[in-house]
Amino acid sequence: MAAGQRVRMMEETRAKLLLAARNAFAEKGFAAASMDELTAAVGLTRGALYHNFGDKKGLLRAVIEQLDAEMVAKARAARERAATPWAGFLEECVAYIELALEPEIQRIMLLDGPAVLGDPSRWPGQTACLRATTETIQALIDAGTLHPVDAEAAARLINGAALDAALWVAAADEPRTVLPKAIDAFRCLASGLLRSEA
Amino acid sequence: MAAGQRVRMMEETRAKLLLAARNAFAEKGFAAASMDELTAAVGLTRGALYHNFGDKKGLLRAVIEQLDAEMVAKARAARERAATPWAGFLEECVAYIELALEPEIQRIMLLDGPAVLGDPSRWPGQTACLRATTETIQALIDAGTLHPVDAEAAARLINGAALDAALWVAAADEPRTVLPKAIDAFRCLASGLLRSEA
DNA sequence: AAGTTGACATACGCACCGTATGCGAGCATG
DNA sequence: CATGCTCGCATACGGTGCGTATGTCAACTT
Repeated sequence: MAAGQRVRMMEETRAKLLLAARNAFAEKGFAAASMDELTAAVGLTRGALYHNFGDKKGLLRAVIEQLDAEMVAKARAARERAATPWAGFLEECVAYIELALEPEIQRIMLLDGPAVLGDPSRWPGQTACLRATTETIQALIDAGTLHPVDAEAAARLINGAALDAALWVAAADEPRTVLPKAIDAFRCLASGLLRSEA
Repeated sequence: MAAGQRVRMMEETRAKLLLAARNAFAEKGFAAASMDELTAAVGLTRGALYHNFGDKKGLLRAVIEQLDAEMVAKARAARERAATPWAGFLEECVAYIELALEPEIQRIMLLDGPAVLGDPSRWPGQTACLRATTETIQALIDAGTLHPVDAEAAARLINGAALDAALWVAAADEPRTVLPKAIDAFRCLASGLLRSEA
């Protein structure tokens, strides 16, 4: 076996465990997800899990980092498709709302994550989502587009509103009909940050 | 022993269990709170708990209803102290932000509650807080003060932003310095709902 | 070729939840 | 007033799941 095979195997088992964890956490929730089942589903045991991630919370942390990175990539893409910086900001937020409609993201990132790991602003990467939004807002403030409020505070508010809206939409009886309402209200709310009415 | 003594005793044990649960859930979190410890702290056993509340989640539901009622009372009081309806609305929201600074409310209502019971809009009383905010917003829309957006959607957004802001403030290193920033940014954001700039 | 490291499996103890069962004090009934 | 039922709560039991300690085997070192 060539050199480096060991670490490749290691990466593979990590990937397998992460995949299994994403599925289990998304379907049953963090608390109800059994580590035995989870690991057995990919042909491993709890030994591999504790060796690679320390404990159950460590596994959740790793899953969240993965999801967070994926979310940020999609949101950034949405922003860069827009014409103006302000429109880009709105698109970025709408992207978050729509992303949060996925049950996987809701359950893991919005419900179990905060309960198990505490407030998102204290997470490992403090949530790349939040950082990205903060930077976008700061840029818009520097450009004179927005009122000179604290960028981090505004980002938290915007993020909280967007993700909570998504949670509400997804739990609604007819998500497809309330989604436009939520986005509409969100655009209206966000316009409060604008220096002059757009 | 006079008639009705039985039910009075019953109410008393319910109250004792609720108190113990509030403390335990607030300090250790829902998952880490032991039902044995919790009940023993007030001189009872798990038997009393399962008899009165069904299961651990039932106990949490009861605690949340209690906290929710308290929050709504305080928020309503804050609103009624204000001069104009719009100012009252803002005061109501600020009250929520400040209420959510209490560790008890954060841990139970904002972190564990959603994780265990699911989205707040699906809770027993669908959160009296949300209902109250929705009604306030609807009244302001009818009065022509706000843009005619969906009242429930706006309430969810506002509530989410406010409570998330509080979570952020409380987790910050210096809560007292970031709280004004959060409130400032919130007022700015909320003004987006206004029909004409105030 | 023998020792060491490291990735993972196995085995054990412990805590905890939910339920089934037991018990004693009040209320109804004859 | 005696008896049986109800009901609030305690006790006992089974099952499950986490974390850790220990074992094992392959790969690397020297």
